[in-house]
Amino acid sequence: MYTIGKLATLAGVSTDTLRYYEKEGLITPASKTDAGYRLYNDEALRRIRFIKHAQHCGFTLSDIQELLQLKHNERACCQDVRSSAVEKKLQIEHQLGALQAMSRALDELIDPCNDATRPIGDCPILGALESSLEAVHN
Amino acid sequence: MYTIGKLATLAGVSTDTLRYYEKEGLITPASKTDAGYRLYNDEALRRIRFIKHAQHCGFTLSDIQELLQLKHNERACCQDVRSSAVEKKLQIEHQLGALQAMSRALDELIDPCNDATRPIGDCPILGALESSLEAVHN
DNA sequence: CTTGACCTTGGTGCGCACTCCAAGCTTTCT
DNA sequence: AGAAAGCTTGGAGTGCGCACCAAGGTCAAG
Repeated sequence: MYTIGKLATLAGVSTDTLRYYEKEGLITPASKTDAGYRLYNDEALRRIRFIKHAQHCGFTLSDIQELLQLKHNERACCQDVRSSAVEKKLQIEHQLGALQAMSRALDELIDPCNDATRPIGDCPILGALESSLEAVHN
Repeated sequence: MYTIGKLATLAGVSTDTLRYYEKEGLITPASKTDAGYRLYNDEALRRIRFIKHAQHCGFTLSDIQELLQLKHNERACCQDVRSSAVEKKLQIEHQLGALQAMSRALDELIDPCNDATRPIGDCPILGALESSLEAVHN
């Protein structure tokens, strides 16, 4: 059994984070001492690993809570988990598209700026930002 | 000269947004009526277009303020603007990399899940999230 | 002259995932 | 025994870009 500080060290997170996860319903101490200290077991450690891995996949804590609930729901099936992952993948692809559009827009600003010594009044970047973007899209 | 509502309609933003931009130092009314009403001219309209275009390129309002300051700084040169754009591009590429990593991690979760009717206890996605991610990276 | 649309300031709230702080116990070390 | 380290709860703050609200003053149309 670990106190919150030990668990935090083992898991590589802060004690504040662990208390926050508890408030969000993601982890629960296995028991408490008479003084009210939280005591955790290895299950908590596995939970935190689960949370961190899921975060690396782009899941929010709210998503993760749903995943954990599925895990303990007898009526849930693998399909439910898969759907959640597929939906997240779509969200990520959407964000990727937005960022790629930004990247392209930036390229179109940067590329024409070939003479960096130009005075600020002639800056093609500022000029492009002031004029309509329609020129870019047409 | 436009009142704030007119300008908001013309520019396609809310009056709240315009007041917020003013608080952030991005736009200023050309004058005010005796009653304290803000009055804007076409320069404000250009400013808002500038802001929106820059936002589409991924610049934050804080970045945009710096760009606008450069524009009115005699000693600034085009190089300063270009540097800002290049730096932003690097940031975007960084975020793109993070999202692509997530996308790949999700693929590695989804692909092995070929039998969606499996009970929740056998779910390979939940299993993968619980175990170490090192297996994925090695 | 009234009604309704518009404007003002100043404030709060949101989503997300924490971080930091204060005041006061408890446990551990020496 | 006393100091240092650790734990508790509760609440506030962060960044970003707004949205929304209330109470009240102002302006244009009928």
